[in-house]
Amino acid sequence: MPAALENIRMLSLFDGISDHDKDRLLQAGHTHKCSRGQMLYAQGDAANHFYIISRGTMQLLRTTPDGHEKTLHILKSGQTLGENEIMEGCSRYVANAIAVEDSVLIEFSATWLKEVSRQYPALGLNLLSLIAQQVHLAELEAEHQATMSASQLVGCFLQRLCVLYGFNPESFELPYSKTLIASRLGMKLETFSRTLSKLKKHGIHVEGTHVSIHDLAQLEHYVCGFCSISDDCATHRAMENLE
Amino acid sequence: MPAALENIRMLSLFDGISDHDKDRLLQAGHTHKCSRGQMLYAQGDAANHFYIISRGTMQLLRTTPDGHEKTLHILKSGQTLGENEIMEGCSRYVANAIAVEDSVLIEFSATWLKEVSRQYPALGLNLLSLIAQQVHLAELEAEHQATMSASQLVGCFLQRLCVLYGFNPESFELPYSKTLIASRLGMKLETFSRTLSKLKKHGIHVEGTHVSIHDLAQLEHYVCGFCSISDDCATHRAMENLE
DNA sequence: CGACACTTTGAAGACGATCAACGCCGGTGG
DNA sequence: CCACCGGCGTTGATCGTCTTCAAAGTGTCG
Repeated sequence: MPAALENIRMLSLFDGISDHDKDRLLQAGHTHKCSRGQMLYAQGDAANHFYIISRGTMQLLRTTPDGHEKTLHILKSGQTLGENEIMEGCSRYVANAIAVEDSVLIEFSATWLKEVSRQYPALGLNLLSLIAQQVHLAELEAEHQATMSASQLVGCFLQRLCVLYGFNPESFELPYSKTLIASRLGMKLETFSRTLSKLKKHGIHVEGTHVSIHDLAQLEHYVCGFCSISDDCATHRAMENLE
Repeated sequence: MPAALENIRMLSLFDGISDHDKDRLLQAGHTHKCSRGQMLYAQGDAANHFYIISRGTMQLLRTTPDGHEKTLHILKSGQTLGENEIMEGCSRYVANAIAVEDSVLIEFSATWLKEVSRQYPALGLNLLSLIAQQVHLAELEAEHQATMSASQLVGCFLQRLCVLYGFNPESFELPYSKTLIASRLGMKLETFSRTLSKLKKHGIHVEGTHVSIHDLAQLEHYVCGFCSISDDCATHRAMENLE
């Protein structure tokens, strides 16, 4: 088995599957390299493949008919592409998938995914759980877009970044460009840039790609229900899957 | 079997299940009445039940930590509540469920839902498909909130209403209050009201609860664009003209 | 050094939120 | 029968926020 597959075996998608079965399942996957800027698939293509990111970062970019572009997700290693479209039945990718940096993916056929989720009920339920979490996050996102200010969106984003990548909030580097982040947050680059200036007054300093958040208490102003230290265990689960 | 269950058997959730098995499954359900304004469950409650709406309309209302309220969904008969939370594993409802009008629901236990989706792979996959569609819609919603103007949001909403309820766009009545619609669209009632005035210039007339959409050129796009979950949303195209 | 992508800053304008006042209607109670 | 009230919706004036357009600054890499 390719070394790239090793870390894949850890994914929660495969929880409850024996090592032997995992090996058997993963043999159906082919590694697929995607260099920076390259498009893995395009919005509207038939959704024939399911991908797990082994290394690198992928961007899901949607172009609306009226010319707007919005980055739906920025996915890191261990996250997956295509499962929604495949399971939805309508079978067309809803967004372009583009490599933000040189990346390695494991490619499976759509029929493989459908087959194994039938053959291995545990995997089917894991998939169900994964997708249900995505519903949750997507609804949260819509809520944020509708009710939060740019400052709140940025603060919330930085916080999630720390959780997802295990960064120390007091000092870390942005893992991708400001242009990409602005697109992810659905705001203009100019607005994002100005917002970062405003946040300095609130203990959040960003110089170039370096971020340091000195006053964690301040962050609470920008926190949403799922990011906060709520009683809810969903918090942590959800945060672990944030892009 | 209660008469209320009859129409439930038609749901796509039960596609591929024999009539005999359907009957067996549905016997686990209890009818539950919920009168106008009454809360079925609250945001944060343990997600112990799955509901299918037999008659009436339910509103999913989320309160954000900073005091904003947003209506996530307005659900009609045949639609379901709670499946996401149950399947997500973390098991707390993310929003309040409130009856918009006197409603009848079929209640199942959360464990029932998990059990049957394991026992009946077809049902498990139907559920997966249902939830995957919700991801799509929720992402679309977030995109709309981020990129569309109030006019576009309202136009898009009216289109969907026609598809969902089978209304003739040239003449129909709003099925619920403007206050509720505004909340669903994440805008203030005042903004919604003003937006309706603006739309008159674009062939969309709303007087009281009566709506008539005259612009046939836009109408053609509406019909095909709405019914599908398809990402290539003709809605957007039709709404380009709206500033 | 110069080309180019990325980012910052400024000034003007569009848009939606807020606050406030008013009109409309159905129900209730004197 | 009328007066009052509360829920609902409309309209106006004002304000803050985000976008747009434009220009200039920063960095990297050939």
